[in-house]
Amino acid sequence: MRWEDLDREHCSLARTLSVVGDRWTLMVLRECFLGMRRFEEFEARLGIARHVLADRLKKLAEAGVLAKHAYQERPRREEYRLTEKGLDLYPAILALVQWGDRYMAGPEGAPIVRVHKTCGKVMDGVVVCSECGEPVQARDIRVEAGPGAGDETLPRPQRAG
Amino acid sequence: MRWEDLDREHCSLARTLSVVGDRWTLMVLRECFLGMRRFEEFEARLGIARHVLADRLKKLAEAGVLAKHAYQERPRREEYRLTEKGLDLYPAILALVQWGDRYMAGPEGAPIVRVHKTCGKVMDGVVVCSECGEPVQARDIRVEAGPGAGDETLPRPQRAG
DNA sequence: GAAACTGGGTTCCAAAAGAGAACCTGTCAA
DNA sequence: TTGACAGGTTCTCTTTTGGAACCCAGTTTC
Repeated sequence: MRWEDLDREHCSLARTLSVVGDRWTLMVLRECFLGMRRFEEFEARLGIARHVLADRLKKLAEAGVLAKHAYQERPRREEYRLTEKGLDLYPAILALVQWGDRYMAGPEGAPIVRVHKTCGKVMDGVVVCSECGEPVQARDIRVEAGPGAGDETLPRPQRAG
Repeated sequence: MRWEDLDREHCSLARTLSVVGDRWTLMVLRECFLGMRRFEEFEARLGIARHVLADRLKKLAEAGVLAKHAYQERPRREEYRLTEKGLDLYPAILALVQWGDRYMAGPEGAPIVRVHKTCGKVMDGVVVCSECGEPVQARDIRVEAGPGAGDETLPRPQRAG
């Protein structure tokens, strides 16, 4: 299977990964969430090869995750900003970062902490059920075929959730 | 920068991606969360090249995300199961899947829905603040240097959150 | 008791993606 | 007119994939 075929897959994860399922893409998005917007900033902070960066930014813009905004004419200069669609990737980035904080950080702890502007406290994101509001873990979930399900979407007997 | 260097980066996302930041790895994990455990199952459902699958399973096992369990002796057969560390990746996978459901699904809707065993309803995961319990979005967050911060961790002025 | 099958791999080659460095294009300032 | 700056593109070389074939131990089938 090739990566261009992924967005035709019958699976939301595959479709998502066809847009952001690339290490550099996720690193670029991290920088966006830290406020970076310009080619130079991404390059300097990530140490990414320039043509790879150009390619990722272009793809993210085509996917509607980032949008180009001119911040200067003559010479025209553009920066990349997260769209609403891009901002909605925050839970995914946050979950990955928190997993890293927990399992991959050194003895000194997390390099960055997040402050919730609303309540002013250093916080973690907690995933709760949209219906009952209780915290959710992998074992609390059972999957079922949804409206867009195909034949091969689900396994036959389910051994785990 | 090479990928082997990523886990020495001063960033939890980079460290996380050094383990799971690969398209196939995330697809394998999705299958794990759907209950798949065996080499053959992964191969059949993903259409991944066998040596790439072998490599990913080995790396996930080395990272402690999956553990090998013998389910039969003579001939010895082993399957791969999520560890606690692996199960803790669920919020990340869930967030990516939900983003795909929202932005990448066809007109017929999501292929899979999730039922919360505790309350019995079809649910979505919602990220809330660990301190005040309010739902959290990207704009509600400000980052600060944490205990493990280095010089280059944060940008100078912060333009966005 | 030879042939085929099963599960879980490894090996080989060609194609694609990545790293690193050099080069290009407007515009302005010295 | 030389250089700097921002944002790319082009080049070559190495690494990683995709795809298919092969291996191996034990087991069933003919």
